[in-house]
Amino acid sequence: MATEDDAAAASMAAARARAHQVRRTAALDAAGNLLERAGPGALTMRRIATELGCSTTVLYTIFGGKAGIAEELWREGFERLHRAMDHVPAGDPLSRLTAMGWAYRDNALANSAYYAVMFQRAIPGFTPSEEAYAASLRPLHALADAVARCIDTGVFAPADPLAAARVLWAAAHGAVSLELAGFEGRIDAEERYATLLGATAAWFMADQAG
Amino acid sequence: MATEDDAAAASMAAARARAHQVRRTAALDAAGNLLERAGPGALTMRRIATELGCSTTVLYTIFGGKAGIAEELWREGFERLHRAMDHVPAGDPLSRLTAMGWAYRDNALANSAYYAVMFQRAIPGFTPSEEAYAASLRPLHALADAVARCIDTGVFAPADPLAAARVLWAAAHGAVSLELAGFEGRIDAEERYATLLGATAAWFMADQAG
DNA sequence: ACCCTTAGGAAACAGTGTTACACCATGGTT
DNA sequence: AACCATGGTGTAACACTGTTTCCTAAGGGT
Repeated sequence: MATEDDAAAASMAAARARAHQVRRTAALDAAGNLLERAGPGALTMRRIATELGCSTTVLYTIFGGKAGIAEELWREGFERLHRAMDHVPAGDPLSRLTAMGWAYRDNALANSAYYAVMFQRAIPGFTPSEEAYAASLRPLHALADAVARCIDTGVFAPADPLAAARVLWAAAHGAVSLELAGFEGRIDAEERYATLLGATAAWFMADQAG
Repeated sequence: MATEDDAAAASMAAARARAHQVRRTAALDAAGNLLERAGPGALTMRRIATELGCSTTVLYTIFGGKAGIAEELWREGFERLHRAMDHVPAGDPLSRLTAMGWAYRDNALANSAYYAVMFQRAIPGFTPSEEAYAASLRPLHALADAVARCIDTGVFAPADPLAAARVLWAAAHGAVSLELAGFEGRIDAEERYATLLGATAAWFMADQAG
């Protein structure tokens, strides 16, 4: 009955893995809620464990340590960003691109705690792994696709879409970052953002000298 | 002999204040060196005290706490940035402006630990005071002056120099911030920075549509 | 000579991430 | 059915962190 045994063992392992996954997502949920509610500074192993109703040991068996949780939150942050930018409705390429720019800002303001984890190293001991880094580039590639469409339709001059997307990303990130950091109040933040979006887009336009 | 007493007391107080200032700058020096050498994470009250050769109590009497030290390092960081941008030699307004842009990046890369304190909230409990915030805007105003000269000479179209400077700042900060964060390696960082500088400058040019 | 203010060091307190150890409750084995 | 083995879990400790308290020593003022 080796096959039956194997099957039983497999289903056991599967059930165990499923349970593990359930606990993992529950823990991640608690951590995410805590992050959003109380900020990165309050993201403590003991507090997460308390919210989860168990001891910190569980967190260590699941995530290995705080860095593991941080990495998962980092991924979640970039996933939210990706979703926000990906859900921008299609339309003419240029307005879609600028809409993605605004989606970037909206997402950053709506998930500022996540944004701090992603770009401000808000969790002290943590630096993302290579794999997490690679996953974090998905929003960039979505942006690059939008840029490519602008180039294909002749709105933008021929160029490397990825390089152009990186420039746009840097501009958006700079404006959002300063806005979140509280530099100069936030009164003209929208106008500043619009200017920056317009300036960088104009640079790649086909009818410009650049 | 009231006058003599007063004089003596005054000189005493002055000597004491001078000594206090000496200790203060020495402590700040130690903190700054530690920050540059070992990064913001290693900036510990006990370590600063050890390097200074005294107990942590001294740091508390001088700075009130770690936030006081952080604020002083923040000021120092912005002062270095201001000096770097102010030392750009005069020339035709536009090349001076772009030179200031490059000075911004050079300073950020040369003082990355300070940059982290200034813009990445690398010291957990610290948020700058209103006064420190105001002082941090000096580099921005230097940039605004350079922009104003571009407008006066007709290189740039008429606009609010401060608003334009804020846009340029956001662009520069965004590129530098992503570069320091290690996103995508640093191979094309210079080219990206040049593009961003050119794009934002072009936007404000007099001969453009913007 | 006495006092008194003040500066500074040692140690304790509350908090952090992390780990070692004992426990128990499963499942598989004899 | 009794036994063992293995894995997950909680408690408590360790090494840190920033901060505060207390005590001591030293020095000018009366």
